[in-house]
Amino acid sequence: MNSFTEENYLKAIYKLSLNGTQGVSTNAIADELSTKPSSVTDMIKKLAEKQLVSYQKYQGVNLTKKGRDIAVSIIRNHRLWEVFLVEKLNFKWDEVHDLAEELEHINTHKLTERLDEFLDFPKFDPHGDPIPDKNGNIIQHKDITLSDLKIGEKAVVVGVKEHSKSYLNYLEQLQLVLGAEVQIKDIVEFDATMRILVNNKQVIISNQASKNLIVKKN
Amino acid sequence: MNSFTEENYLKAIYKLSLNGTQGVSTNAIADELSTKPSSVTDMIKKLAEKQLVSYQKYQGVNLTKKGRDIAVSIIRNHRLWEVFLVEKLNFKWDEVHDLAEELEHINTHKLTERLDEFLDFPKFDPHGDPIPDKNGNIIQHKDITLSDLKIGEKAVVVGVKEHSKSYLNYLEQLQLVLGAEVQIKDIVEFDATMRILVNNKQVIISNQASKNLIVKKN
DNA sequence: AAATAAATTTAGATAAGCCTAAAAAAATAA
DNA sequence: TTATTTTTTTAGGCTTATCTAAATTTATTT
Repeated sequence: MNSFTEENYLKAIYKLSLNGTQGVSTNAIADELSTKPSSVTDMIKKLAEKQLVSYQKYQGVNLTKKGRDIAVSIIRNHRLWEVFLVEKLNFKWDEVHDLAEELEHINTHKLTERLDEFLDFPKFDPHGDPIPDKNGNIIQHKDITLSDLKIGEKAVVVGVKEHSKSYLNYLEQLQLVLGAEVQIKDIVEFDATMRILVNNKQVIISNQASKNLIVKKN
Repeated sequence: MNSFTEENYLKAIYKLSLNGTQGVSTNAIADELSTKPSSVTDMIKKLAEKQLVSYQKYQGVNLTKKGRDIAVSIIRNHRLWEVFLVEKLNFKWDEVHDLAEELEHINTHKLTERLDEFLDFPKFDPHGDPIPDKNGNIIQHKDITLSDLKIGEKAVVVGVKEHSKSYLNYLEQLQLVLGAEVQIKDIVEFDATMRILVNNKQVIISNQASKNLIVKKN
């Protein structure tokens, strides 16, 4: 078995490998996990020995199939638990991340599948992130963000790229939740601040905020 | 915060303190947790420093109020999760212990209370063990067991004193589940083996098995 | 290409939780 | 009460995951 720590490293490497093309750097992992690069090097060696990552000194790491499978199954757990917490226990979308972070490590096939069934096989978590299926297949968002839209265009909110409590909480205040319809009214040329319509209400939103909101044009 | 390990020690000490009257012995804890007495001594010192147990060398340990509160809240979690697993995810009563053993350590007040509500405030877990309320009050069973009954007496199964998979599985085969009605037909004087009626079927049950089955006379 | 800066790895420590073996205390038997 | 056995504690080590500081490699400037 793998420790919680090992699993968190695999998850971090998986997440980082979605952005970059090549191997994931030691510093990036350290940053993601709020730890020191030297600690990362130690752990990478351990994971490499277990054949969960491939690694050559100074060249960054990549997950092996085995490592990726574990990472994806943890993400599957995480997102299923988030659905449970929001839909069944009435938590808000900004409250569930840390709890799911703990629940995800109870990585028992049977529990995951029963939970999936109990939740009626959801495809997305409360933040719009896709839930990998039991075979580890995962639909990646095309990631069009609010900031990509032009004046006049309409879209629906389908996800977020940033999961901090403060961001989610802020979005909720603006009624920018999943499913909300938006239309771009105006864009400040200088800093890309947007004036948009959400449920017929005018809202001003910074580029920092709009570029983390995933939308689907319609 | 306390580690999983510390919590497991507190739980073990709590459990053992229900039987004995005085302090809980080092060896008993080691036995309960399948560890070595020397490890127990180390941990007891740590718990004593944190004021979770009171301890004098060679005299055994007792939980402080603070330690007992933690132990009881973990037991509360454990039993609520067991209810969830059986009632919502359709696990069998002999499958849930190990999973609940992991889930119990996600000890967040809000999660526990939401779960309790979601389950409609159950009073007993799937093995008939009482669930402590949110203030840590717990109803202790009077613990009349099947083996206490005399020929002709009738009773209802309300719990078990032994939680092993093999025992629970065996009981299920005999239909000796919670709520089952039993009547004593005959008792072998030599070894207290019983012939009983369960749902109008005759069953032979050893003393080993009957003394771990908690019943309520009627 | 040489010099500098940044990233990464190595070396050596630390804390938690466990172990074995030996010593000390308490309980039991003779 | 003394001897023996059992229980408990201490001493010293080990492993995992972390850290800081120093060394090494790679990348970037000049």
